[in-house]
Amino acid sequence: MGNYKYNPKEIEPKWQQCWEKHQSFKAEDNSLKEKKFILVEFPYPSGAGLHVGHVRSYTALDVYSRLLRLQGFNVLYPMGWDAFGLPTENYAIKHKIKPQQATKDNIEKFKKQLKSLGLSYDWSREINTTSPSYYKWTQWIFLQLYKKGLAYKHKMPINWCPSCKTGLANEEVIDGKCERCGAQTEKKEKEQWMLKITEYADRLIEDLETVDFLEKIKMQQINWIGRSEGAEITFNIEDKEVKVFTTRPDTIFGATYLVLAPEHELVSEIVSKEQKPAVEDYLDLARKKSDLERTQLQKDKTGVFTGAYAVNPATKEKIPVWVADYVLASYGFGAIMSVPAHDDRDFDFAKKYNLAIKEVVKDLKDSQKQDDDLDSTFTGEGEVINSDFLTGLTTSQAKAKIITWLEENNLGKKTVNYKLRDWIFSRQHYWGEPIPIVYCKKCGEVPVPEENLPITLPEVENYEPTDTGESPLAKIASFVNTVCPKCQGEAKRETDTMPNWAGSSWYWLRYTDPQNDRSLASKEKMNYWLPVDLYNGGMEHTTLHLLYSRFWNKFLYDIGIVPSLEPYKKRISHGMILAEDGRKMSKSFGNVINPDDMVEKYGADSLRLFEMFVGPFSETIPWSEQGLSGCRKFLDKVFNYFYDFRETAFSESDLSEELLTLLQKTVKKVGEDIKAFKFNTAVSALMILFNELKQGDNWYFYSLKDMKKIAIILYPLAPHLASEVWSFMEKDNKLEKVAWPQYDDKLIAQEKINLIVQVNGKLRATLTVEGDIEESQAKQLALKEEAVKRQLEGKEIKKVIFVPGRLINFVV
RNA sequence: GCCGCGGUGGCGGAAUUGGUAGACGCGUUGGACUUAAAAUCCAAUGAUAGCGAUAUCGUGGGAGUUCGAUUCUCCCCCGCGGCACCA
Repeated sequence: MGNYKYNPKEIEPKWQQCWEKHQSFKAEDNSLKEKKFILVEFPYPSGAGLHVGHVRSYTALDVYSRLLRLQGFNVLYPMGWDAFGLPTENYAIKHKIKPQQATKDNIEKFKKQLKSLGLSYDWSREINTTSPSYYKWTQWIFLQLYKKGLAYKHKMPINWCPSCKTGLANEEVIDGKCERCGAQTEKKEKEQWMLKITEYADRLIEDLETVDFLEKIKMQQINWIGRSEGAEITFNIEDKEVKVFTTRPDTIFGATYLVLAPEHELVSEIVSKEQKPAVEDYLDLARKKSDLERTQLQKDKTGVFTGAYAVNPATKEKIPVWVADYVLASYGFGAIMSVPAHDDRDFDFAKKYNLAIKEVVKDLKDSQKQDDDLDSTFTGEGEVINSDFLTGLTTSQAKAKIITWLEENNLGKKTVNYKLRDWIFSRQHYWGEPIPIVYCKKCGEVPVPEENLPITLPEVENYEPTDTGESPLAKIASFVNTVCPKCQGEAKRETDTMPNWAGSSWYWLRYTDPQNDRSLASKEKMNYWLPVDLYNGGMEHTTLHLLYSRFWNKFLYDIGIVPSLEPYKKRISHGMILAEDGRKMSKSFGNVINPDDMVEKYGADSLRLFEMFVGPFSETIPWSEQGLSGCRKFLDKVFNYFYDFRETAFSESDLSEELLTLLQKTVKKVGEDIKAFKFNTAVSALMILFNELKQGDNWYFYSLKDMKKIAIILYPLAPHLASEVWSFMEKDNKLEKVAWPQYDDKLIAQEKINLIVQVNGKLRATLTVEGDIEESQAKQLALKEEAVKRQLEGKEIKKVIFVPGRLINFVV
């Protein structure tokens, strides 16, 4: 033992080449086997190379895929590159090379790293979002969206990142900061391409019921879409109408004033002469505030009276109209009816500016509360009071009745609002898919005919982003100037490009048929492979890529391209790997672990095994090099075991029943745990097996048939080592083609058990007995135990609880 | 503030139709081998008391249900993630 026979540097490349040569992991398009499409989010090939976090999720799905193949499934486990985007563009600018070249170099590096880990991808299906043969279809999908009116151009204030020099989608702004670089975003008025994701808002919520996603993923998406049911109500201000949205139309009798957002178009029209200077000052101030300032100062609400009055359609009373920036222009109608008695924000505002507060809902649970107690709000459901024909109803009854009343009197209607905004789809950068639209002086906006796709990115020297918000493509005359597809006259191309999320919004489809040049993928192949059976990716993509791609899939389903309503059947998420110091791995902390170094030092199988063993797959976990070294020690032991077995010429030794049963249990557990993504306990089951097989410096060996079983159950986790030791025992069949072993349930059931003996629920002894022992017999044996006798001395047994196969408990 | 998840040794974690808490790994301590070290192997390792058998305590805190609670119920504390002036 301990002679360093295990040399991963030698055996790992050997088996990797063998797999590549035999195309061992090629997924069959026409197979009688049941298919499984296993997908992990494809990486952005950055200059930094692979992260140990990539290794974690890729290995987990690799382990899973390898198990499924041995269990007789036709598995598609593909890999590709999501390569458009800013980091590459910035890197290329800095190093004065073309993004095309940088991407090629980075992909090469990533691919080499992935191969060194022995991941069982079907490399024949590799895709790259920046290759024209791929983005041709990204552009094609855009044209289909355009045809259906789901892609439209719109001028509006958008989030602008001054550091990245581009507009951003709402999903890309976190706490007022750019998701990528952390810079404070600004508002910029720009004409933008938009995708109507809001059209799919309801279906994106409802169809979550049909898929198996982690609950927190569903909750986050539902939250983000933010559906609320309520009513729109029209208020009259003199001869003008203003619409408000409310989720509490039942409180309309308590609406004591209206508030318009500073951007509301009616503000300038209704403002009175006296109030005009004050209102204008306020609008100026609001304009200067960033979104962040507006939301961070939420405790201190500000506003100003317009001098105008509206009529509450329910009470017919005149109520003042205010302007305040706690009302957002972008939600609902940018105007609200304010019910200070039953809304915290309205309450704060009314208190500050001494506005009327009128209670219209009684809290049935709190009878103590006086009707005239106006120190706090009640925002729950209760009984309606002070509300004419609504009085006495419950909140939900009142909602229904007032909506009917509003509709009958043409004052409003039931309606639904969403927090979700349409997807801002234009970016002012070079390294993205050109948007296939041209502008003709005569014909206006004209989509590029499908047969002219792809519109390829021109390869140029200078592609730096501008500060003006104009795309760098605008400076490239050969690209911009074109002819109108309709009238053949002079025309200019759209120069904005698509966001980096475009290519990933349909990429899984392409894996089913990656070389197709007539359609994004053939019907037949999509019908066979889709939907994706298992999809793993990061939680950070829940309201970005995951939502966008569900939207595109639904659209493609609607126009008859893809066969399934949802793209992914099941979605799981891996936890992050932190540095050993418990902080995030980052260059600035100098605590980044490079997987290449770990493969070099410990071998790929050790790294794989460790990342599976380190903790539950979905949990955040700190790195531990000592833990990795422990896994290497385990594999040394495993290798030596099989090596010694070979040396001893397949001798058989006497094996106890326990060891025979243990093997059965281990086969069962490893298979079940991998299927349940409990990789850590699968590894520990293997460790337990080997601990038991060892007696000092000697080993217990199983029969050749059982030894092979051990190699097979090691294979998903440590495929190189398993293949090597398999070759000691079997020359004809390849390990990656054998069947996963059956286990013997009967043997497991026959096993002797430890029967627990308790007195008053406290453990006093354990008995090793047959699993099917009877109560009377167990009682007899238990009462012979010294410790039990001592506890029972001088006491009366009141009750005996016997749980077959588990315990016997004496109550005294 | 709202929603979701979690809190178990020195550390990562195991165990929940309620039934041996701490599997497995790391670390630590002692021992074997060695001139020595590394590696390897053996043993111990939740806390307290005891030479020991053993006893008591112990899964964030408090209460409850139960013969028996890490697991179920109620209240509270802490941590993480998401949303957040969305009417």
